[in-house]
Amino acid sequence: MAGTRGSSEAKVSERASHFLKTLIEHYIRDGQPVGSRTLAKETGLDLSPATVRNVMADLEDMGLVSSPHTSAGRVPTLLGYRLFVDSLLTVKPLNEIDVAALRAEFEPLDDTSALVDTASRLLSGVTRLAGVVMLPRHERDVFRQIELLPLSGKKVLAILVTGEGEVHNRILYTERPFSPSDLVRASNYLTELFTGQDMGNVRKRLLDDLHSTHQQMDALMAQALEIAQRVMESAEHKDQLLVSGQTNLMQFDELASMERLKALFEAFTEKREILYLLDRCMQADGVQIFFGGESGYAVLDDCSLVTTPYRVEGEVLGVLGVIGPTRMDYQRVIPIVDVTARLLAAALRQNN
Amino acid sequence: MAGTRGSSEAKVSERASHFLKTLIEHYIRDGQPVGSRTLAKETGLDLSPATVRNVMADLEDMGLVSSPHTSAGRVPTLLGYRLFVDSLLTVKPLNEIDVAALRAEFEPLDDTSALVDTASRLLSGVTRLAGVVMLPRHERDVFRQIELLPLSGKKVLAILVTGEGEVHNRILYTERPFSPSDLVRASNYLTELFTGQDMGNVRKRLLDDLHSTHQQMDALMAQALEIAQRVMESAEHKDQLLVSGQTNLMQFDELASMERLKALFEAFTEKREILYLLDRCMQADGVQIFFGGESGYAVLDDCSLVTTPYRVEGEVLGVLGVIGPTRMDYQRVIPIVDVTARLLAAALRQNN
DNA sequence: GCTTAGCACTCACTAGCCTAGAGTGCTAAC
DNA sequence: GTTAGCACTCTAGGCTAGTGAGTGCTAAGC
Repeated sequence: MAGTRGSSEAKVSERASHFLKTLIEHYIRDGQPVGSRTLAKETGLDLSPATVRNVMADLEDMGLVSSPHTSAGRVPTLLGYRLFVDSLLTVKPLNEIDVAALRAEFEPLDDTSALVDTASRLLSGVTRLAGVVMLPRHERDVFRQIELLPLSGKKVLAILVTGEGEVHNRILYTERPFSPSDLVRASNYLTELFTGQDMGNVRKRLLDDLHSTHQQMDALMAQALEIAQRVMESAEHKDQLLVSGQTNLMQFDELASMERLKALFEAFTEKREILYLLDRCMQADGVQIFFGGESGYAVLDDCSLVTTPYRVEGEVLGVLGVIGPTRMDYQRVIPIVDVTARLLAAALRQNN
Repeated sequence: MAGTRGSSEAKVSERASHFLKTLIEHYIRDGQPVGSRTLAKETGLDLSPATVRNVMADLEDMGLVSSPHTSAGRVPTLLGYRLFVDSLLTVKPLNEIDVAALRAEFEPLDDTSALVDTASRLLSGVTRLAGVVMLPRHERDVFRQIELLPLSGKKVLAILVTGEGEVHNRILYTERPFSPSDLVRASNYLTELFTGQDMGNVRKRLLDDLHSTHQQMDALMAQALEIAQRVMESAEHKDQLLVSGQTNLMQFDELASMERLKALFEAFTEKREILYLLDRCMQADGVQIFFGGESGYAVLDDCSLVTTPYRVEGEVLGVLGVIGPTRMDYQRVIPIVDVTARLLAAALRQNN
């Protein structure tokens, strides 16, 4: 468990990492810099504060801890946290009772949006942090039906149904008005063409067909393809991220400044940056931990993301996790994120 | 302009209200308690601070101002604000250029959700407060189509299209599985039955039919009615409120405490309480001002709502406005809310 | 009778000073 | 390698005094 794998510095001795682990655990609990006396008691090694001080000085040299000022204790640095979560952390799985309780929340639901909503709510509710869930990708969803309805003028309402009852709709502005019967024909044509295929396929064929067979085709059908293409576009880029429990973050004093909170909440509304970060976790295996300070986005300084992808039949559908202060209880949070992802995946699988 | 209509106290002399007006205007600008010296200069009446002090003492007796402590200036009370906004405030309409700029934002749009979104965004963007828009009611929307699709097991996906391309969908759990052709028949039956009617009517007829003709009807159609009924239910109570620019509220120091902000933001996510307050503005005429302190909801202490209904052809569709600190620039905010409501209404009218 | 100068008074805010306490690094002895 | 001892540093909190803004009251002036 206690690895000797240093992050970027020289090797950290067995004893030193044990000290670091204890220090960080204590700091996570207390939020106060940890002094030598305290740490000496906590390690269980029966050493004097002076000895501990020597080790701490070493850790400081390696950039793993630092002290806010001369006469305060030590606080972990980002590098220290990194080492901690990568090789020092002992995660005990959630006990069966809690898992069952979580599972029970998912059980009665079976439409995707309710499931995702529940996942996010549970994440934020149980961890008392902000929960984020990236919506499942629809590549694997099966195409069910497309319906085109005439609105006033040249507007057409396109409704696309996929998977287990996902409905996407969009109003399109066409070059000329279509008669209702034209649109019925076009709907039928498209539905027939694509029914039962998965959306990844549909998307691909749509692109192919648009380029190759444009000429030899009924003008109406060509336009139908174009319309379908446009619906797909919007179906893909819809609200792809669900955030909940943002307000939980207001309680942490490391995030207590207004500018910081404002920026953070704007990032939650904007979603783009956070989505980008989550995207990078897509291909990872298991729970990943991102430190905001490492991410390049200043908004996330002092914040961490604990994320994990969720997958059905081996294929990654999305990512979920929590956002909280870097000083969070990883030991507790990690298994919760992990289990939630599994439960969401299971519920989605059952659903399709 | 300067009325003598007291709110609940004795008459306020012409001069006293002028003082009150000046005081509140100054306080709104500065945020600092206003002292006699300052106010003496500001009124333009060439009176000494001592005189002003006498008047201020009167105002204090009437409960219109108060001082935070002995040696601070005066601050308006809620009662003072009330009198101010009800009869002292001079609102100059927005100049044509600004109105045109706002109108230009609405012009290119024509689906309801984009319009509402823009309204909210403009409100918060221009006022630098939080913008709220209650979604337009659908009573007047015309029924277009209902579509029922079989999903796996006993689930049925119901899609309801109304008005200019509003799509509501819901997954329903039925007692028995339906064949696709059953559902097509049911869809056609319902669509035929209701097409072209407005939703208020549809809702009413649905209720009538459910009770009266249940017996004499094809079992399938009876069930179709029931399904339709359930779709209507959910179509009505969807997300009825759009809030934007919440983060703007973080800048005001009267709201700077974390518990307060947390409660406020939770109210924005919860939406229920705010919707209830907005509901009460539905029937009002023109711009209304609510003080949070008067509302009974502690979350809104120190906050004000400036709201106005928006209507198409005389019928109220919804309410919009802003939420900000009680100490806000009403003179500026009121015309913005007013104009936004008109513009949204105009855009919606054009749209239907 | 309204207005005003004068005056004593109140109170928040700030700066300066001090102390207590926590924790450190270093050195020398074990 | 470990530890006791010690001088040192720095923060947090409490105390004091001074400053400035603003008040209410009184008595004189127009």
